[in-house]
Amino acid sequence: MSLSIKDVAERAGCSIATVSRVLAGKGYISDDARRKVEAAVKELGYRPNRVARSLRAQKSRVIGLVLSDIRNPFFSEISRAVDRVAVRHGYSVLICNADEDPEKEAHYLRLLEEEKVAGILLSPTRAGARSLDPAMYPPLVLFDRKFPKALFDSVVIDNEDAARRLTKTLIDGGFRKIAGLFGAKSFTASARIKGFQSAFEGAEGRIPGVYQAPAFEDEGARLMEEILRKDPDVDAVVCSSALLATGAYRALRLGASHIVAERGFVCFDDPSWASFVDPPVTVIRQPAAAIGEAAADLLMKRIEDPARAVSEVVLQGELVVRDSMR
Amino acid sequence: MSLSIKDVAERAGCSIATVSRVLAGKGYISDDARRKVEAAVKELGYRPNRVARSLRAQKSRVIGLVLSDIRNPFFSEISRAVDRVAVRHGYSVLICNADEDPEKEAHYLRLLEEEKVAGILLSPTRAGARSLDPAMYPPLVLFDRKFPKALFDSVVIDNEDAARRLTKTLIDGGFRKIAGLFGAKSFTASARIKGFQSAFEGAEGRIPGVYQAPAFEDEGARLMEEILRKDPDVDAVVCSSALLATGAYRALRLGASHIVAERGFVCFDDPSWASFVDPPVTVIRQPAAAIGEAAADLLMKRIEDPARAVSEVVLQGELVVRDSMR
DNA sequence: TGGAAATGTGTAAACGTTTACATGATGGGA
DNA sequence: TCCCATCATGTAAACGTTTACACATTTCCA
Repeated sequence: MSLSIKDVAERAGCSIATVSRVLAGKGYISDDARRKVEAAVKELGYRPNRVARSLRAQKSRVIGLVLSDIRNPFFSEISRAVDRVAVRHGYSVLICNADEDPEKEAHYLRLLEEEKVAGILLSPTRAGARSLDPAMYPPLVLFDRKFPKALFDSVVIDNEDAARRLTKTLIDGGFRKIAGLFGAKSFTASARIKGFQSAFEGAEGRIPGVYQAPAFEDEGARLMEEILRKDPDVDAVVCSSALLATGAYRALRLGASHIVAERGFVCFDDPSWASFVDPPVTVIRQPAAAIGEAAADLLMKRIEDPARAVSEVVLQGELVVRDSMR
Repeated sequence: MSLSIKDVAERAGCSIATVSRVLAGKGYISDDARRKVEAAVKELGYRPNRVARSLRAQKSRVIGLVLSDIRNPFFSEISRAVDRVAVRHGYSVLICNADEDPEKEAHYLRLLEEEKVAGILLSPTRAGARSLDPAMYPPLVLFDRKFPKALFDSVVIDNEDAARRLTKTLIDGGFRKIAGLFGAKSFTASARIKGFQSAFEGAEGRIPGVYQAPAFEDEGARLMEEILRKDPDVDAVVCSSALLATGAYRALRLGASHIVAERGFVCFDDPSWASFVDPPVTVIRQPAAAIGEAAADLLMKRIEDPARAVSEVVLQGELVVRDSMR
């Protein structure tokens, strides 16, 4: 079917070993042979078969990136940072979308392993993390969501602290009954719930309400509507991700809730609209690029030295207080 | 290193051929052999090596999806639709992000081909499309951006018509000097510019202004600021993508322009905020899911029958007129 | 009872690479 | 002149599968 090194060897009048050496650029090759092989490659339009290469080498210069939700801008920004680092090290990145579904996540992890990628970057769902086995996969680095035991390298932000700081802005703002909307399936959500609740310590008279839903836009809207209906005296909202926040914010606006106008709405991530709605929204901005870079760096190091000690990078979220339009 | 079919055969006390047959579920196998092999597989935790499989079969059950910009919600929605169709046909999807960079696009196309994927879905940059060769790649289906000659299957929306309808809403609304912001590198942009301009035919006294920039959020903001500075009498804006629109809209809001309040802002795609800013924004909604599904369907058909006639699917954008909240 | 058909299993080749090893040529130093 | 180092190339094995083919056993039917 497609061209092989054999065709090139034939055309160039040498053995396949010579062709391979020219292509790899190592070993002894005469100028004459090199020229002939290069000419043959060009004439035939030969391109090496990575599959055969990977089989022979038992590895490839490709890393896999499993995103929990490709629609989340946080993750797409991370993927760009990962790509930058990978390219710098001569790797390519293949992205898989797990869509917050533990089964899909497992499927793609298996696929990547079976494709013998050199390493994997993953932000696991909680269910998915349970079946993670350090011995089973190629080098694996976790980001955003961390495995409780330090079995893998990981990069996360201090979610508990970030949630606390974000919530504090509302408490300090005098809000009384604060609803927290969190994702349903992630470690991240647990940590943020903890931070959310701890912000209320010593703030008597302030009431936290914890709500959870799958971290999708529509779910955010649905949950927010439900809260408004069941708990009309909620006067402020903390949202745990851009996606949830966007849905919730829409529900508030379309429901003509006073919460928005009173500056009672804050959220994680920095959704594009947070800066230009009126009034603008205070957020915790996650350093997505830094997270992606750090995770990719860790993976590169782990690939180079599989025996190195497990390391854990914790970054800080940046509180962006917006009280009025510029 | 890792387990092979050989280890399983040893454990099960049979030949590798038998193991392979059990795994593939074809050929004659005794119940006894099947049980023993299955037990051995489970005990050892054996997992087939896809690389070897692909090499032997000269193909794999994986398709590649090259996105021009993973940050664009339009593309992430498409990727989800593609995944749905692929899974239904027993394929997995590997996503690559070209970041609107023709070189990256070429790199990932090469990678996917060398990985011997079964087929590729692509929304090419204009530069990238030039070097596309129908003979060179595995089955290739274009979406969103179409190659001028009908060399490949493709799925697009009628961009010219959509742009015309969108622009017409402004002309009918009485706006006089209308700026159109378009992407810099795509066929899509050309078609939309055409539609934008044709909307002005027979609308004397209405002045179109065409502006182009790379289709990123920051570029949209930068360009919008520039327009406001250089052309203060612009009274309405058409934006060619969610990303450009988000940047431009932010620039308008932060610049306290009256354009927004006067309902002079419309755009392609349906950015999350379009429905809840005040006043809400009229948009052309692209049927992203339908596009992704149609493209994946075409690819499946093309893989099954490489000789079938090239087909082209054109979908319509949906004009969503929003004149007041809710 | 004979033999064809159906069933079960193993051997070995093939997929396209890389690379250890063998072999041969050339050149230089003693 | 002889030997060894250096350079250049080729042969063949290996990576982990699938599968054509061969062979052996069992079943079935006339």
